[in-house]
Amino acid sequence: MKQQNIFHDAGIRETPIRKAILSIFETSKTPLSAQDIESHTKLATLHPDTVTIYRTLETFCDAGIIRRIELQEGKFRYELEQEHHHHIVCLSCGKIQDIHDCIDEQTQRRIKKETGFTIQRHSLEFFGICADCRTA
Amino acid sequence: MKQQNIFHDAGIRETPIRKAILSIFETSKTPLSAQDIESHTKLATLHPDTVTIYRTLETFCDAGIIRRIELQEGKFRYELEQEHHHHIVCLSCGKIQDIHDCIDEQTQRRIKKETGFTIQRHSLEFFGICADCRTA
DNA sequence: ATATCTGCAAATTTTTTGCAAAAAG
DNA sequence: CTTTTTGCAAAAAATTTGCAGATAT
Repeated sequence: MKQQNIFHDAGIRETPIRKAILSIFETSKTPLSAQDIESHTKLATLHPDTVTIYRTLETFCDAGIIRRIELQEGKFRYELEQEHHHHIVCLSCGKIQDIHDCIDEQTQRRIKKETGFTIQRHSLEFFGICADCRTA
Repeated sequence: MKQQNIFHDAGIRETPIRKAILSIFETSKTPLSAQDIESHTKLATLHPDTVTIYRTLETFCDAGIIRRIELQEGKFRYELEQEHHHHIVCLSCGKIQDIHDCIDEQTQRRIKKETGFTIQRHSLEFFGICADCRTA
């Protein structure tokens, strides 16, 4: 199946709001909250309702277009579903950077064996102080 | 300094509500949400206000008595600050179990080096299906 | 045309803030 | 008796639900 359109492929309709939100994710360097999306300039002319943002995020998650993460902020953030990775967050300025290290397969096998759980996914997030904030 | 009283040691006052909440944590096998605390039987006779629960949790966190975690539920959970560990959550029944595996020191050093961040803490949570739910 | 999507209104859930009365040390 | 803690009232922030009108295909 040739991928011509991410919306058609996911079996959902292509609308101006969805195209704008997808484009926001495609150009964002960090995971975004529902608020980040709503206040993004690319949505300025469409000014979708808050509810529509939440519903779009849920639809995109269900379609496997984006992924939902938590960074100890008491809210969710979302980012494009892409190669597996994690994050490191600066506790001083809030900067979020991707991490490509992960727990090894061997450890996951041990966890499965010891707990009896099958593992579907995991989260791994680091919190610290970035170089800029340390020198500032 | 001999530890006679966790409250005195933390420089906070010992009150019936705080003693009850501490005792709830001490006997709980899983991390608890603010709601879990509020509806716990041990608080039935004291029936503290919701605000007091939240303020107590914050005070306990600041005092290093408990730790705040997120398990992709859109709310916080809290557990006694004890030996470093992580969790595995059953996506079917919600069961939360402790994990004592962790990312290795070598990986953390690499992350520090590659990102320039100093690392203060990290979260590592697994999500899957427990044995009971698989056989049921 | 018909199924899907969006907006509006309203509500729910989680958490926070301000102030005065109550309790701890 | 002074400082800290609690309750009450209120609000903020994040997210969800129902329904009717608008839009995509």
